[in-house]
Amino acid sequence: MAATPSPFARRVLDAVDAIPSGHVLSYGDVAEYIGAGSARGVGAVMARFGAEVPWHRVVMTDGRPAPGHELRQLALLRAEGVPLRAPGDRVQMARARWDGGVVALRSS
DNA sequence: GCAATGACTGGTA
DNA sequence: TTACCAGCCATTG
Repeated sequence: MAATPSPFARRVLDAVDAIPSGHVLSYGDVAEYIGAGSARGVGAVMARFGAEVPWHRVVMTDGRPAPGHELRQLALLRAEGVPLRAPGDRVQMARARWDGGVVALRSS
């Protein structure tokens, strides 16, 4: 079993686990969703305890997957039905971004 | 308790 | 579009 995640880590894991299939969230959005820490902090937690949650639903603010897991993450996102851009190296944040915590501005 | 590391972000070239 | 730099934060040794 993995080491006991800190209160902050637990919060991050809970937020990532709350992301519905077919949607993604950026590291900075997760930090904002939990109202604590920052993208760096979320990334640090994901790197240690990300295996306990659907980490593949967390991408860069640019819609780019995490370094070292690009293929793995893209494959999982594609399987979830996430709108991808190009043959499959980037995610359409404008369409895949989850609006469950941050009421994004729906320009429509 | 301090220093180093890293799955981050925004700005500039 | 890609590449590089400085700032920010949590975890580990």
